[in-house]
Amino acid sequence: MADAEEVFGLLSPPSDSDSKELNDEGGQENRIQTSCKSPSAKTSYIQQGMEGIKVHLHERELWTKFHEVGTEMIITKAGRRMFPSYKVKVTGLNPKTKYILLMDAVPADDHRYKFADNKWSVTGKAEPAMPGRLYVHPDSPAAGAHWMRQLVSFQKLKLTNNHLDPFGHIILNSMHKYQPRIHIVKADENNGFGSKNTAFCTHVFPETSFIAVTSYQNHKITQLKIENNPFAKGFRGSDDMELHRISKIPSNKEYPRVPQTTIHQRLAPSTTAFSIEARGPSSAGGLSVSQYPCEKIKNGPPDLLPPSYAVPHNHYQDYHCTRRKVDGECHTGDHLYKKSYIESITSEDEHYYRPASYSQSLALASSPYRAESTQRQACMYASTSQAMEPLTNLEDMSCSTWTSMSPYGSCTVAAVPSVERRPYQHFSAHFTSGSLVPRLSGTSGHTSPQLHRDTHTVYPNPTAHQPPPRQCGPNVSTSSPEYLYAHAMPRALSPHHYHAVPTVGIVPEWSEGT
DNA sequence: TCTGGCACATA
DNA sequence: ATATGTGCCAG
Repeated sequence: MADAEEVFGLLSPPSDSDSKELNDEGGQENRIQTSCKSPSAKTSYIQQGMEGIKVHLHERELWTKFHEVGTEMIITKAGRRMFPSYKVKVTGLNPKTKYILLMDAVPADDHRYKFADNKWSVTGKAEPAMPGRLYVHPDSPAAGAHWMRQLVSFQKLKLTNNHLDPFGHIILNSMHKYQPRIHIVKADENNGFGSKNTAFCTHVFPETSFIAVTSYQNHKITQLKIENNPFAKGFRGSDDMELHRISKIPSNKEYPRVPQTTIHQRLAPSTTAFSIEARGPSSAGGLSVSQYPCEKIKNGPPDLLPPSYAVPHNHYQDYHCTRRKVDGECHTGDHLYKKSYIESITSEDEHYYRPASYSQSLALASSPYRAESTQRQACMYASTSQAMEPLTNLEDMSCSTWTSMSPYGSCTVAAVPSVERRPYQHFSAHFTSGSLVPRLSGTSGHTSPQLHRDTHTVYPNPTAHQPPPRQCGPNVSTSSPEYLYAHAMPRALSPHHYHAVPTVGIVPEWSEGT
């Protein structure tokens, strides 16, 4: 356990000021460096060649337009894509080294929002974070040359509000704010998924933060979506010209759609949606535009991650990458799967979930990244434990292992076997801090002052890292609440078969908390 | 709030 | 042509 601390060099929690530098206490191996790349982004690197990596957000201007109004992303049971699409240009990779690119979305704070009077405001505490999932870019693993050749698009990533989602989509809570992040994990021989020293870096573009909604709240957002998303072209025509036309139209019935958007366009002057009233320093952090929620990071959802997370704050641009050092042994697996979280929710699908055999999980873990063709489509999900700290500590980030990357203490990894190819079939393994991964948990807890919250406190081990599925960190104690469980889903034919269920072990606290 | 079906759009 | 991504709207 200790590792966590050691490992991480945690960064100091971001304060408003931004932390640009985190400290590395961990020192040794991990040092995190942050650099700024794009104006808004932050990146954290670990070492080993990861420091020269730069990531540029594609269509940043468009993201900014949405951000200024307060970006909203629809979440549906079946899964909805994000718009604007998350696409990045990556440079600085070693052309021959293989990397896995992943994305996740961590809670930007631990608040629940409401949209009233044409603006967003905090209305309460966030729901307990669910285990977060990681979306592995389908080309992963691939050589640096491949990733740098063209834009890397995460447009197929989908967001869902179905906590039991069997497709591997990123699960979010409606009316909660999230910060997407991209992680670049070195996947060469020396950094297999299960490796202890996996190097990775995380990049966060504050302008991509958004509030998950079941239906658009701010008409300005609706309008921006319609105006810019080709698939919504059928709803265009809301400009003034259109209004005129419409007004001339005899019966509205025939042209039902025009209305809303049109009408509302001008409503809110809104300041950014995100400029919410910040609440406590710690808590909400400024949502104001200028600052990012980052500050808050502290509380983030438990899950999140790792240190890296800490995102947003103001504008940091870089993140750190860390490498983990896990050492030990891994223990692995357990099959346990539990559904704690899920269970509570519903249990129908229980049958679908089966404990994954350990081996499987491991396999996934390890293999996927290995480049085998088969696993290329692997998707990893990370579940967070719930800690609440959303982005909070960078410190924690220290995850060296890739798992640790996941923000959450626990991670779930799902890989789609190439064979099956079905996009949705995959194996999954989840790690909670407990067993498999040492979670960054440590992260949460100890380090950051802010964290406060409950969540992290819980974890006994602060250590943060988690070993990859296979390895288990010694640190991880099983006892901690955060264990992960691996689940495998049986059902063969249906797409669902393989679901990964994220489970979070931890729930207890939160439950209360929120 | 959230859901499912719709008409329209892209690929 | 099929498959799928969109916002709208009634329920």
